[in-house]
Amino acid sequence: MTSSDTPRNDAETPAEGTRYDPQTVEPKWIEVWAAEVNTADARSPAARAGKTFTVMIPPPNVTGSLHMGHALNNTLQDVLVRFHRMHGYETLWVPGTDHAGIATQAVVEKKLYLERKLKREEMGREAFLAEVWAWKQQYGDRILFQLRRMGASVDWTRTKFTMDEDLSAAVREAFVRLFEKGLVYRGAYLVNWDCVLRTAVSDDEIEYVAQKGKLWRIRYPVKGEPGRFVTVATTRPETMLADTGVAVHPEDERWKDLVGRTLVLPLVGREIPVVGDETVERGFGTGAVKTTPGHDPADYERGKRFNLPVLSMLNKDGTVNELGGRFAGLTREKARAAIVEALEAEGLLDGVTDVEHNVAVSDRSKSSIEPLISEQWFVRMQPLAVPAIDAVKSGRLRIVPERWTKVYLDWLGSVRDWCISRQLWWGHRIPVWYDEDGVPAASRTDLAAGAPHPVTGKPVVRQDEDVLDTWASSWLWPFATLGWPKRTEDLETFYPTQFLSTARDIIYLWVARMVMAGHEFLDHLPPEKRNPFATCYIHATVLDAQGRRMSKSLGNGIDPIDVIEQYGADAMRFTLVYLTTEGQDVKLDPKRFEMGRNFVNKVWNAARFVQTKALAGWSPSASEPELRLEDRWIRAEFAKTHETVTRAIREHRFNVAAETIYAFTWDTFCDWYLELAKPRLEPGAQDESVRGTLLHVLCGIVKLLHPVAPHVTEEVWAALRPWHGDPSHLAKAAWGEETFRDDEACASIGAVQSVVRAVRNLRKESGVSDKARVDVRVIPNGAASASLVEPLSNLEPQVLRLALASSLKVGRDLAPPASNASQVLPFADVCIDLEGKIDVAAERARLDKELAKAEQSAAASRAKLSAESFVSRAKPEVVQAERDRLAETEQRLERLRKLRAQLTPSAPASSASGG
RNA sequence: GGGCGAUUAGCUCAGUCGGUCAGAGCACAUCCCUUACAAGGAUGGGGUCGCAGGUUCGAGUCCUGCAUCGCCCA
Repeated sequence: MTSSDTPRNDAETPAEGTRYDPQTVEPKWIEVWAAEVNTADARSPAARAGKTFTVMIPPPNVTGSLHMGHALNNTLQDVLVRFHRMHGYETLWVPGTDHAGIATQAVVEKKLYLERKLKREEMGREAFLAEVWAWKQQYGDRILFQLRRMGASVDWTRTKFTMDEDLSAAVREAFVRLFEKGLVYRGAYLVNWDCVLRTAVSDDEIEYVAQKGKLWRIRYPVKGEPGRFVTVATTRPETMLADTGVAVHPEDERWKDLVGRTLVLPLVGREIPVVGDETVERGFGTGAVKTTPGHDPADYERGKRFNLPVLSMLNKDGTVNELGGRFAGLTREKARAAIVEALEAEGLLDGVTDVEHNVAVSDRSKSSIEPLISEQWFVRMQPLAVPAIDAVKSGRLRIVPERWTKVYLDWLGSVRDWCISRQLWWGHRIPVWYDEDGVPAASRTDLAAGAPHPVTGKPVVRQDEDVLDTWASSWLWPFATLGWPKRTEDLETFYPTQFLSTARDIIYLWVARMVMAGHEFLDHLPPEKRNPFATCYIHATVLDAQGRRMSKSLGNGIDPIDVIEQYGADAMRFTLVYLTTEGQDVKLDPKRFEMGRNFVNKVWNAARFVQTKALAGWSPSASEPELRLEDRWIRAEFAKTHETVTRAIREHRFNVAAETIYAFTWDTFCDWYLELAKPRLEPGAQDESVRGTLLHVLCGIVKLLHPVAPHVTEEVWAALRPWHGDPSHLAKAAWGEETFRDDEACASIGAVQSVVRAVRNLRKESGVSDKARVDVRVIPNGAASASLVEPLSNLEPQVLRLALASSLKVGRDLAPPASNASQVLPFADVCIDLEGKIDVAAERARLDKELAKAEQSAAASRAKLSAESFVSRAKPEVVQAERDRLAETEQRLERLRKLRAQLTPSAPASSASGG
């Protein structure tokens, strides 16, 4: 962000106090809310009556800091939380952070190595974990600080961390339950191995990246038939060390006779069979596929079908193991080069081609994933998925926008077992103990070495070294944060929650698993009450100004704190909400926060005006005064706004809410009502109606705006307290209803506005300076009812002021001034007197342009109406509307022609434009 | 390979039931520091709604195909 804004009046600083300063206002309210507003009370009357609104924050990773995506997400949550709080709900919004096993461990390991050249293995488990905790204490609060500055009305007293004692107890309880039900199991399977972090990761923690690679063709000699080879193609030649077979399609003419024969694995000498497998794609490569069950998921499946041995040629750090013979000890990359070279030397390399292929990469370390056989713990997902699928299909759990339900259901429909063990130290240690025979037992309490094993009675020898996947704690988040497995008052009161807002990329990593967990573990509740939330909202992705995702590696993330310091939290929140269409990505140029800042400033200045010029020295009378036309109008307009905004927030159409408040506040209230009110606020004017209306509407505006921009509205509300008299903070004030309707007032003021706009337009078009004043004549026509005409006279001071006019005459019998510019409105002609200054030619040209437009419009209407198909098939009201439109256009044409004719005869001007 | 989304003004984007909806903010032009606000006010210019078909009396909106871009899954 640049600070090179060009100031307008650099000589003079702006008048004191005309700009809203968020930095002095925001911190104050943040403290007040934390102390008096945010804390939920499970024993409040609302809670007792079941009127609760609960939201669990998606716990951010402690190693990170919040960026604009989080800012948006948390703003939307706060909007709903505040909205419901103002509707009298007992609201609970639980904040917290996630221990993020892999990421946090990696950060701390890196730090220790850089600072002290220490590796965790050298320190030992306990010392290392002490370092991680120390790091968490020091840096883990960054996120909570950011959240605080944004004005998030979370319940700080209930802040949680996934490694807290109670949450850890929940994790253990969940594991033991699954273990006892046989839903977790242990075994040696092919898993995604991250050689850098040296741990298994789940399927959902890898991504596929298109990379340029090579496809090597290697000749495998056929045993007993010198000179004959089977040529295989591979992108990972080093894995040949663990090949245990070659597969060909049994119908493939090139190879079918070799099925059942034996090959001699080059460089290794191991004899491996050729198997006939119909799943081999004949068209790909050479049609012969080297099969490495220990290093490829597809080969693993194939190996099982043909009883091929599973061999592993890699150590856990990614170097070649003893199976590799002379290549043992080399890294993956070096082994590949060496093997290719050796094959070349032996004349077994048939060629190399360049290919682009997808490489599996670890989300965390970005190193390429090696499928590797290892002993891991898994959760059986199928049985857990059933109720989670039903939750959505039955409609009890709604995903918004709806299209994401497909993503959710597709994943659950073909869900694979979840590898939950991680070869890390930072995390929840797997609560399993073994006896000397390696028999496992899960336990809710720690088992000491030597204690009797619960299953075998033999002495316990050791606890499982591994920890659980971080998601194995976050899937419990919606209820573990409320005290589960204890049946706490909070759990009884606030579960299930109402709303979850999150990013689309964790629909299955997190959302689906939370639903599974809710159904599995909250089994004391009836099934329809186990869904952890009623609505899952998938928020927009915030991209940078170029449309790229914000990421650490690109360095294009925006820190909410920077934005808040430059523009204010309300400005940031308002802008984000305004820009965010349901589920659509947002390209965000930081400059756009100016819009929010300007709007907040506008609100604040309007409030300042109302307070100092209308309310100071006045106190509302008990009885409602009789409202004048413009008062009825603004109240009616406000009621419409109130309804639209309320509905929009209910329907999660947050941008609609923001747009609606913005347009009403700026265009309707400030630009028109305040201006109409000004003459009634002259010193000494006793006008209850205008003051009462200003107060009412302004209070209404800050209420509607409060969920989106809480600080400035709370500030204004406090300033207005002497007049509105409501002792609550705005955050807890009643949202209220607005039932005022007055269509006639809206039509009347609409007429006034159109006259003022016509005059303004005529002035500009005629080149009249803003400093000059003009005389205005309004000549109503037959279509003008009294309710459209009379307000012009009643509001004469206002019209003069708004139109920069010196006089206003209204009358059906008036003639246009001798030289004038005029505009034709549906109910009247509006003329301004130009006293001979008029450029007749210009005015004539202008009228000709208007005429042409009207002609075009009339022709279009006539064409429509003369088409028999339209008249007979369109809905009658549509046809009638078209007829009315044509009639109006024709009247307009007639008056335009008349005005045009009046211009022509004035001979003096016409000669001027001789050329 | 499969799925999803996008394509509307110079830029970033709204547009619900198919019918004066072609709109907002920014940018631009002209004018105004009128005592709430220059982070402001007034007025204006600017778009073949990606392309091609189709349905319909009528399509930015519904259907089909295509193009381009993005995301997800395999």
